[in-house]
Order: sequence, then C-alpha cells, then structure tokens
Amino acid sequence: MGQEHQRLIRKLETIARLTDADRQAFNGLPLRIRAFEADTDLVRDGDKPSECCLLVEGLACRYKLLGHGGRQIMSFHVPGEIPDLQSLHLRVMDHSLGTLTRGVAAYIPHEAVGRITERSASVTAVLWRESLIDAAIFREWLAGIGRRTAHQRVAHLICEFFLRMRPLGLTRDGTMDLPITQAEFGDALGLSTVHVNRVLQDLRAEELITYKGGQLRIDDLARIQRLADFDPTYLHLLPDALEPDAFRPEGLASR
Amino acid sequence: MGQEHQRLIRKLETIARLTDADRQAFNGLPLRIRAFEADTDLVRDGDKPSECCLLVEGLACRYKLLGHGGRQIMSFHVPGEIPDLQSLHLRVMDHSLGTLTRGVAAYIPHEAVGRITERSASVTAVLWRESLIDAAIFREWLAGIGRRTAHQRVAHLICEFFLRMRPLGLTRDGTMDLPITQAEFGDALGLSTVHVNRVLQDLRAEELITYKGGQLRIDDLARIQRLADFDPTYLHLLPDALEPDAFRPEGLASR
DNA sequence: CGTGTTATTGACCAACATCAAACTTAGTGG
DNA sequence: CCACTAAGTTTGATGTTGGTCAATAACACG
Repeated sequence: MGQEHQRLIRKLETIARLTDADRQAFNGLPLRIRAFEADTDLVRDGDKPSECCLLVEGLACRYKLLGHGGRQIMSFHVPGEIPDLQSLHLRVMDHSLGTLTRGVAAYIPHEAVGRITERSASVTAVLWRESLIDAAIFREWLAGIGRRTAHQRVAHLICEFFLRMRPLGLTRDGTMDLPITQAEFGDALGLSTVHVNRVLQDLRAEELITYKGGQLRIDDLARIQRLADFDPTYLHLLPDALEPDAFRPEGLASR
Repeated sequence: MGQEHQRLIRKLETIARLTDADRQAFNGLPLRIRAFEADTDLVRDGDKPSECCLLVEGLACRYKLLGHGGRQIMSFHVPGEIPDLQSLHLRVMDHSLGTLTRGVAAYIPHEAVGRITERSASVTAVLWRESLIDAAIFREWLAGIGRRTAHQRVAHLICEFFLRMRPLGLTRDGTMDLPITQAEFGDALGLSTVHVNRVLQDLRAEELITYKGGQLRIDDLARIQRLADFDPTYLHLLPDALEPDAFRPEGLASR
C-alpha cells in the first residue's frame, strides 16, 4: 500500500490494463525494504533466491561476467521493475543483478507472488507479459549488438531509456537522470569505454543530445530515432504510455 | 494425441516435470498441421497472430531485419518447441519466425492455450518457464555477441545446439543434423559469412569438430566447451536431460 | 549436364580495441 | 573552504579482429 507498491503498479500500468482486483492483489504483496549503495550485488550468479527484488529507487542492471574478464550488461532497470522476476520459475540465477546507483529495493517472497498468481489468471497474465517484454528487449539488444554500428547502438539505447522512463514520470521534457558511466554503457553495448566516449562526443557534436553530470537531454528525438533505426514496438507499451503527454497520472509525478 | 503432441511433451519434459494431468492437457490441444518448405516465414514481423506455432519437424529461427539491410537471427528452434509462444501475451510480433529447412508445423489457437493455462496453474508454470528459458538463451547470446571472440561464439553455438538436441533424441553419439548455412551462422552470431567459414576451418583443424553435408560431429566436447567458455546452466535443463545417457526414453528415438 | 546455391580463398580495409597518459569532477576530511 | 584523492572522462598513438569485395571451386538438384 505504500509508495513501493505504487511504483510497481505504475510500471505495470504502462504495459497492461489492470483491474481493481489486480491492483489490490499487487498492493497486498508483502515487501521487505532495503536501501543499497551503488555497485552492490542484489542477487548473484549461481544464487537460488527465494524472493524477487522490486526496484523502488535508483538504477540497476543485470550482467554476466565472462571467462576472460569481460562483463556484459544485459539490461538496465528503473524503479517499478522486478529485474529478477524470472527467478520465480528458474531456480538458479544464470547472471547477477547489481545496482548502478544508491537506491531502495523491496524483496517479495516467491511464495507471495505464487499465491497471487494462483489466485488470479489476470495477475499471472500481467506478470508473464512483463517477463515476455523483458525478453523482447533482449532480442532488440541482440540485433543491435550483432548488426548495428557503435553510433546506432548508443543512440538506440538512449531512445530506449527515454521511452521507458517517460511514462513512469522520470523525465521532464526531453531530459532524464542517467547517472551511468561510459564504462557501463560500453559493457551494455559491447564497446570499449574509449569508443563510447568518442561516439558520445559525435552525438553531441551533431546536436542530438546534451549529456553532463548524469543528466541527459535529447535535443532532437526524431533525428536520433532515425539514426538509431529505433522502432518502439518491441517495448510493447500501451498506447497511452507511448504518447508524450496523454499519460500523466497524478502521483510520483515528473514535476 | 499424435506424434505432434508427443514432440511438444518430450521437449517440455526436458525442462520441467509434468504430471499426468499436465500431459493430458497438452495432449488435448487442437492442432492444425501444415508442411512447409525451407526459407518460409511462418509468422512475420508486425503480424498479430491468433495462434502459436509448434515446430514438429525441421529447423526454424526467429530473426529481425534491420534498417540497413542486415539480418539478425535471435534464436534457433528444434522440433517440440513453440518459437512464438510469446505471441500469447504480446499481440504484435516484433520479429519474424522463419524456417531453415523443410518440415512440419502445428498451429495451436491462442484460445486453446489460454484455456489450459486458466484451468491449471501447473500448466501455466511450465509454459511460463519455457518462455523464461527462451529469454535466458537470449541473455547468453547477448553476452557472446557482446564480449566473446568469433571462435568462442561459433564454438558456443555448437555446444548449445548439441545440448539442446541431445535430450530430444536428435543426436547419435557426438553427431547431429545441422543443415544450416554459414550465412545463417553469421546472421546469428553477428559475423560475416566469410569469417564464419574461416573460423569453422580453424575448429576443424583443431580437431574439435567434423562438419560436412549438414552433419556436425563434435570430436572433443570437453575441449570445445572450454574454448567456448560454455556453462550449460543457462539452458535450465533438468538434471536428467543434461546427463549424456541417463535420459533415453523410448519413442522418437535417436535410432 | 546445366544452373543456382553454398563454400572457400585472397587481397585489402575499417571499425573498434588497447594502451597509456592527461585532464576533470565529485567527494572527503581537515 | 581548500587540498587531496579516487573515479570518471578525454585524447593520442597504434594494433587487430573481423568486414568487404571479388573470384573460384564444390555441390545439390532437377
């Protein structure tokens, strides 16, 4: 019933229409709140968690460490998401969940999630859909890393961040908080830090973005989308959530 | 109740334990059978399918066409899988499903799948798990394309094929049918055809594999796994299905 | 046999990696 | 409020993996 549940519900409302009963079910989930620092592992590769982790404040990512010392970030997560929802049905973690900034997490016992899904097919459908969108984003990243240039990849990721954060009220106009290092960008995009740096400079020089102090402004959305070959279909957002302004619910506002 | 249902059930048995009731539910699914040629789209980017597609015979893949003429293959599929299961909860396709060889598909109405999932939480759990493993494979590919060398990527994909096909009885000893062109390998791994060719030659020269006429034999599984940095955890196979020989059910046998 | 697809080879090239150093910024403690 | 430090960013020089182009060789199939 607190802010934490609202975060979750607001996020789910961007991808599915919830009934009152659905909202009640989510509201009833027991949460164990915990604050975290930046660069903390919330769940680790090989773990067999008995709870999921709702991100309430801050940024997180899922990543794998590879044999020869490399790291691949496979997803970024914003407040309201449950990055390790898959652990509900996959007992052992095949990757880690780590934080990028300080923030707040809320742990939900698997058992509690299992209870509301068994009780309601529509709650199940919403969460299943959420996990399928997660997979859709992996597919898009796969296509990007496999076949797009470095410039397109960076631009694409920026577009994605923006479209995901906007319906959650985490942007003001074209600006969002994105306190992510260039090394992290690189680990997500399969690029070196140095190259990310050069690409970002090019995007700035092209007057597509302004980026400093962890604040990113998109100066020309249409053009950066075109450069990135960005089509938001894969995010499977509801029409409301895709529109710039149609979606401005009260609370947790963008201010 | 036909061979087609058995394919599905056998595949699901590699990732989850089914109850008799589960098997019955799957057996009761209505199927519309259809043969297909190689290089046919079964479902296309942008479609809004009202049925899922069970692969009964042959090989298929999911892919995206990118703006500048590139293609990224995001997954390969073997008989018994439902490559577009996600369409159950994501109305519009964000990629295409195409065949690589001739074969047979069986279409299942979403409505029928919805019926058995609403009726049984355990059926739902199995299918949900299946879709989560799908996502886990995307993650692994992401890590590979992002951070592994071309040699590792090719080796990794070969290991994955082998471990996925073996529990389905699609291998004999170290050999499997893999009638895939080098261009397709490249589109899956983010490499050019030419480079795939050179890497395959290296693997042959290293006596890791034998590959001709669409037949691939793994000559040294341990060594190729090491080279690929391959850890099968991400496939989330049941212990039975991971063991070389513990899992040899009758029927549909490897002959 | 002929014809189209697939595999192979060679020459050349570009995007991006690596290495190393300098510079900036944000915190931190005095 | 300033010096100090560590983290992050930027720059330059150089190297390498893997791409591109183009031609040839092997097959597969009707």
